[in-house]
Amino acid sequence: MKDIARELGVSVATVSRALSDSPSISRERREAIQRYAREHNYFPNVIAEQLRHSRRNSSRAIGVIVPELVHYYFSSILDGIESEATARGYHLIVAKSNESYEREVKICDSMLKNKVCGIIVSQAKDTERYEHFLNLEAAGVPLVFYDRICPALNASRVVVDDYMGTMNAVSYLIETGCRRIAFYGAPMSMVIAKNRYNGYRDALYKHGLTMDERLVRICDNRADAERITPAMMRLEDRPDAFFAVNDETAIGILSVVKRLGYNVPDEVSICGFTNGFRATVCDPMLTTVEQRGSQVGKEAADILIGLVEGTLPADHAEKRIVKTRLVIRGTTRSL
Amino acid sequence: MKDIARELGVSVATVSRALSDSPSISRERREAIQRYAREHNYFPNVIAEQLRHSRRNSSRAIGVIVPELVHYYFSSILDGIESEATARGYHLIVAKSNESYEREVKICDSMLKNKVCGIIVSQAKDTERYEHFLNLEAAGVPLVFYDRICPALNASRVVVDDYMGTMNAVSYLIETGCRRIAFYGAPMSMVIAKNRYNGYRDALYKHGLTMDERLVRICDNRADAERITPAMMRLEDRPDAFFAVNDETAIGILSVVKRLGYNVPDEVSICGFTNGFRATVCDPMLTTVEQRGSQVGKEAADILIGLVEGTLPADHAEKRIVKTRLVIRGTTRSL
DNA sequence: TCCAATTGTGCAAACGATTGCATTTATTTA
DNA sequence: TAAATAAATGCAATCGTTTGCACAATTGGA
Repeated sequence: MKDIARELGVSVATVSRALSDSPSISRERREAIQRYAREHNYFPNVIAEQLRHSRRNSSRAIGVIVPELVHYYFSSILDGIESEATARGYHLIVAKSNESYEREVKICDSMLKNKVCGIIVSQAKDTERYEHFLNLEAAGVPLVFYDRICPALNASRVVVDDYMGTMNAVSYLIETGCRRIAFYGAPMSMVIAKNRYNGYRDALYKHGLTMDERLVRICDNRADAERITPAMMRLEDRPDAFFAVNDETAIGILSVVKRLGYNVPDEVSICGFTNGFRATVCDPMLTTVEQRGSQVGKEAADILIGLVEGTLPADHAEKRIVKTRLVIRGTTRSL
Repeated sequence: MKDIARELGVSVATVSRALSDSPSISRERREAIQRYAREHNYFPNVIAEQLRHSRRNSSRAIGVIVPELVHYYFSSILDGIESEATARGYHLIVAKSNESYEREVKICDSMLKNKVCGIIVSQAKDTERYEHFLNLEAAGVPLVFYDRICPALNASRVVVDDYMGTMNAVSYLIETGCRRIAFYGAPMSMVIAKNRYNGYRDALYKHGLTMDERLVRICDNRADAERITPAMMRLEDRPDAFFAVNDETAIGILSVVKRLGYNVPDEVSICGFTNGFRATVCDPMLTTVEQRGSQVGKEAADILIGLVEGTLPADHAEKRIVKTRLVIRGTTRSL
């Protein structure tokens, strides 16, 4: 800008105003300055701009905290956030917490220092203190939670409709003739785990089935599924269907059940939750509840940007629920 | 800082020096200032710091451009970059190009404006002009390519050992008794495609087998694999093994071959390339070349940070090759 | 012809840090 | 005791922008 000012014999202030299309600069000057700037491909220094505006405006950087990166659901969410943010002129600072509370705190500090305009976060599994989030709110940095929300904070959030997703899926299993449906869930300390369990319970109830506690287990990964499933299949009245909290677990069940010589889906039905890469790779392909991570990401970004730009009141906690969809494939019988 | 200075009755300059442990400030003052700062949890404004240092220092933000986010290999690489960057005090600005040249150019502009200290990038498929990269270099922003490198630019890069990876895998197929090995590759315009093809060709040659052009096809996704494989299996001398350029394609082959009633691996062996989620989900599990995305990411970040910090000479193009590893599972016979 | 209104510019102070140089004060040396 | 040296601090410019206010030049009206 200094150079332009010197070359064109005007002041820096004039250049600044001309470049921002201020009406107080005469048309000829304005155009001359803009042309010169363009020809010498001048572009403003964002750092300086930000410094100048630090009181009023926020940056256009959105902080995103994910527990893991190599993970279908989180990738999808990140993808959704990226799309929405880019479309609306924001960019992303991404960090992974590795499911560690300490890392999470450090990341929050770092993002605060780096002046993000807001943060989209899914808590680490071992996070049980929330000062770092409160600090951010106190510093005026809006927060939006996804997937694993912070129960102690009345913050904005977007979650998937775990309850209805599970309810519908289990209902479908029942409608296709299954009567003894096992449930493999995540630890009940997680809100999503509880919601899915409730969906399972209520689906049974709605169809007049009674719940057998022996068929309900805490199990949310493949290794555990492969460990506990053989015993379950040895029960005198073995399950004729499994609902698993995620696709990975469902795949574990599938591999055991097939190995034991049962036909899927004729003798045993299996339903997962996620609809990630895995679902179309196994044989038969997996019936599963689609979690629409990308949509979750988009909604989260939409809320955050609303908060930043003032479309949404800053003190308001916007809560959105993304609908799931049952994707029927080969591991369940047809109606 | 102003507040601290006022409260302690010193100048802002003194505060600045005290906080940066300058020896020219008396111990008592220094400690008093540091204590006061800590107690009132002061932390420096990075924006201002950057503005001040804009000539000398660069920011600590690394720009990362990925073609897609929901993709095992790219996720792994991003994960590797994140780990290395975080460990060394940098953070990531992530953007996806969606395989679009225009988006790639926009992202480069945006990252330049946002003063990243360097960029790690895999080109979009349809990128054939390189001014945007040259601009960055001209602006002094170091560039490191991964996976899909820019052939026209002598830039730093880290790639996987496609040639040896394929060579070893195909050799293994031969050693386990396969003689008619089909090759499904990516378009030869991509360097990695060519390298893998060469590995295939040379493995055959080394073992005294002649190449049958009918067994070599351009096919790098599941849909195409499912379309062209049936015809290939109908050949009078059908292949007894397939090498696919990625796991996804291999899965497509597997599903067709199984459907046609062949036993895998006894009648037909299949080998993929990636070792992503899919490889352990299909039945039988996939033998595949492990691509070590996370390691690729780490090396890329290491190079970039070296370039930024001057450990590596700025004009030098560092080229690293990450070794692959053959992961033997159920889709190939044993030795 | 003079004053008011309008229009176009420039000055200079911010934004929050850093740093070369000058200045003050204390200490040592001759 | 005066001069030289060392130690601690402050002044002020700087990084690249923006913007309130003052000022000059032009125009219009009475």
